[in-house]
Amino acid sequence: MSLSQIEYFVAVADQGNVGRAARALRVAQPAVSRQILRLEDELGAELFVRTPRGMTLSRAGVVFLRHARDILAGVRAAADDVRRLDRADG
Amino acid sequence: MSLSQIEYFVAVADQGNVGRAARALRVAQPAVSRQILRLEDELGAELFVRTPRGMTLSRAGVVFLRHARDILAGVRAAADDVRRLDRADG
DNA sequence: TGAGGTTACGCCTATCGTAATAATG
DNA sequence: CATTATTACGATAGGCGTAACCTCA
Repeated sequence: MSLSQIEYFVAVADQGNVGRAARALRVAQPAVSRQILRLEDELGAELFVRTPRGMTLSRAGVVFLRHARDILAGVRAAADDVRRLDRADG
Repeated sequence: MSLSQIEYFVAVADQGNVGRAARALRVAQPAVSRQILRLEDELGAELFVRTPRGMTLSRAGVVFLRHARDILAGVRAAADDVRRLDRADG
């Protein structure tokens, strides 16, 4: 699992389909598709239900999404805190 | 920033030096050294104070360590929850 | 046939390991 | 000189983009 995969996953969950997620991420469609597949493979669970109109979260996906947002928020907080501290006292 | 970098960082913090961390991670010493340097570069802050005996956390490092453990715990929880749910209901 | 997701394939960057190079007590 | 971290360098793996392909209404 990688932070990129988590970011891609959140984008697809938010956008509802891979194409829009890819545009939002400024990346090509297959990059997002592949990373989602890899993530599902590693987790051994389908995070999305594929429909002809796009992808909607599965129950596992709903659970994962909560964690995903926490993890990304944690990463941002970590970087922010370190940078703030470093700016404050060198 | 990558999850590997965060894992390497925690290992060095725990072990007190790069060599032991590398052994614990089953990876060569330079791999760990490089990723720590990259992480510090990206954050714009030194996370460790280098001593001839190893590396000890800087103040920024102490702050980052708390976040790092949270992030890794979040990743584990995300995977565990998804796998448990998937096992429970397919 | 149009909208979407996936697979193939070639390229390019990132990471690794081994080996060599500091630096310090 | 022993211990530890870092840099050099060649090899490999992972990720990307373009293009082709599949599926479904």
